[in-house]
Amino acid sequence: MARTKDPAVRSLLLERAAQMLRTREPVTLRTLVAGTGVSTMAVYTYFGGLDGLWRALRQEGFARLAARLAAVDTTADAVRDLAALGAAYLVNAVENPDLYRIMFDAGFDLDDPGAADETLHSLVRTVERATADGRFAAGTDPLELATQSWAAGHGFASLVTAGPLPYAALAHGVPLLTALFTAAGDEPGRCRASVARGWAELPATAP
Amino acid sequence: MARTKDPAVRSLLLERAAQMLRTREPVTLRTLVAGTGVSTMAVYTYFGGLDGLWRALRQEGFARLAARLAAVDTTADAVRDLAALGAAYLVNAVENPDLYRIMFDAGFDLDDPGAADETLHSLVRTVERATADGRFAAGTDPLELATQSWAAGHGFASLVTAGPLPYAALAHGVPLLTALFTAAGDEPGRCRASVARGWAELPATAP
DNA sequence: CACTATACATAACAGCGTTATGTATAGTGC
DNA sequence: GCACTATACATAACGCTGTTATGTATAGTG
Repeated sequence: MARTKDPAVRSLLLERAAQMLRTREPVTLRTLVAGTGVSTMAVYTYFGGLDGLWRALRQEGFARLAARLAAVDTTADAVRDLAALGAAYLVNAVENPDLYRIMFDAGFDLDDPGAADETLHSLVRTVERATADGRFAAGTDPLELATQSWAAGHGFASLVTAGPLPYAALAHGVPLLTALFTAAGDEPGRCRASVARGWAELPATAP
Repeated sequence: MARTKDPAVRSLLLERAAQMLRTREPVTLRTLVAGTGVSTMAVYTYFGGLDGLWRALRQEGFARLAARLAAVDTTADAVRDLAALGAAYLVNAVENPDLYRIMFDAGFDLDDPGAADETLHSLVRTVERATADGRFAAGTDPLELATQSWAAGHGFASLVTAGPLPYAALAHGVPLLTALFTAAGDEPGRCRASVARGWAELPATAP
């Protein structure tokens, strides 16, 4: 019936907003569209307003996180994989600190809440695999252990990206996960080795 | 030489701002001073602008947290006390969710960063006490264990107040702390009992 | 007691997100 | 293939924001 939207404009705006967050420029309607050739109205046709842009940006943050987690190898050692997922989670947060920050802002309203659930589910599935492999005790509650890992990971990610903890504090995640997985039934020595191997994904110094 | 500031005005503005955060009214200069009899300029004389008000509010948040932690009993059971500190941390976050949120905003700039350090130090001291009492292994790094506890507590607090986790998920903090303290050397059965006793400070349902 | 530095009200300003209005254009029914 | 219309989008105005310039009443000081 009429003109159709140009998807290129949408991703251009998203890309530019993410870029401005990264360089810590204040993101306003006018600064966002400056130099793009489009007017402020484009933000309304594509996102329904600035709030919609933030929501889309949060979605983008979860998409990048999901991509990171999906890129983690699935090996025969599920406990290693679990630690690798934790490390990947932290890498994503440290590499996109501003995106990560806004992901959990504003009462956590998303267009697709499933994007956030997916984070937890990838952990749950790996816990189930570790249990099936006999690494964790048979009665292990996968959701509980996944939630604990997520909370710990998010705590580290949040405190490091916000400032109160230095990047080096992330190293304390290794013994924490080891304690958690050992309590779930894994044999201590083997657990330590698996976690250390999974954690190797995390660079030793901040990027 | 001249007129002096009225401290009552300062705390009135702080109190009202905290109240408005709680009731989710938008906090703007004009809405803040509306009905107080003072003008917007008061915010500038007392806080140097709205940014200064937020900083003061963050400081207030840490003060309330410190008061909560200080109110935790010191008993003969240092591991119980450690869990009680964790529970008190979560109670503070859940009772002042908006204050808690802004505490870790804006790059964590505070007038007195010591206020935040005090949180960690109360944990460190209690870990040291538990080690001295023989509950934790002699080589235990108090800062490491305190940091891990803080990260886990902050992770739960943040995910619950932001929305992705329900209040009931806080119960998963018990086995997490137990795993952490057991890995530090505490005897499992005794540890579980101590943590459970300390955790009793936390109401079973959201306030 | 006169002086002056300060608290604070009033009012103006630039910039914000949003909305009303106008127009060019891409897709559709004939 | 053409008239029609719904849509994308520019332009401009609106009410609000935080901030600042200006003026004044007043509390503390020599």
